[in-house]
Amino acid sequence: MPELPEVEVLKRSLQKKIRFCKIIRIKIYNRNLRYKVPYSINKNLKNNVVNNISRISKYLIFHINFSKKLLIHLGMSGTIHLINKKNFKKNTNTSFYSSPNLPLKHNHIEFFLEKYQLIYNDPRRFGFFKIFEKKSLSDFFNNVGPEPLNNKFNINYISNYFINKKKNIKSFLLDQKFVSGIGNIYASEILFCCKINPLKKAKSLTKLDIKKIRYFSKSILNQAIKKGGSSIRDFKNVEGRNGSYQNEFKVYQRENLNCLNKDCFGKIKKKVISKRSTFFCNRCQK
DNA sequence: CCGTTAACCTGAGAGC
DNA sequence: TGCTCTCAGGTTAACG
Repeated sequence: MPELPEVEVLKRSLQKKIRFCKIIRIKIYNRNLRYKVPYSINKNLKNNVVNNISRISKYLIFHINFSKKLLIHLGMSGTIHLINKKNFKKNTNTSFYSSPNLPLKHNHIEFFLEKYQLIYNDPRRFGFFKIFEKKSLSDFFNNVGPEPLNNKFNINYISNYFINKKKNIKSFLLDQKFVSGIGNIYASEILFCCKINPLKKAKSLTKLDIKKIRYFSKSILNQAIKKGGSSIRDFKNVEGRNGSYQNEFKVYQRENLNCLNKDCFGKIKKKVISKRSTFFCNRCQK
């Protein structure tokens, strides 16, 4: 489900609703996520206040107290639901992802907060919950590349990284060690705006190509955040509304449709690159 | 170090 | 209906 913009929208919603809420207890229904959820999570976190919620790339971080941080990754299908205890029966305005027929069997973790119940639902179980001490969390992020919104993702960084790299540019946009936060949807959208063919080898990109990659990575993610993310299934924000960036897609899921660039009369192609569907116009993306 | 592939999971939808 | 196949917003261990 979530790339950087969707996680950012979720973070902002959570901040509005549950910042400074006390965790009363945590119940684990199924600990078999990508990594086993530690049994100690309830003991570690209960009776503590969620002081803040932040985001780095596709990761959510619950700042519990000075040293303890809860790191959450939603994987491919993870969603967080918030149920207002007072409005339990009509919870439409309090659920971020308010699928009416949310299958209960995929509710794996439940946080009982003062005003809310926070539920983690994840059919495919590729997400994870991990507790870190402050220091070890920064070690964790030392192995994650900069996000496009960060100034570390600049022309020098990208050019140096691409020296002698034979892999195609699409694979690099999905490589979280190179740049973090971009996923399969935004990778295609970014390369379309750059007019760069996704199969182009990283080392053969020009200085201008690299400038465009830096610029559009940042601007497209920011636009998507402004639009509340992309809702291709039932992603909802805190007010129960869909994101709308899916209406702005220029190539993603537009196979065989006309290229939207004026003066280009190409058709959008779909090709599997590194096991992921990639959408592009081979007429204007060179 | 580099690049590729398989693997981790479930569910929806297409085609027969 | 029901079976099989493919695909889905992600990551990483293992291998040559």
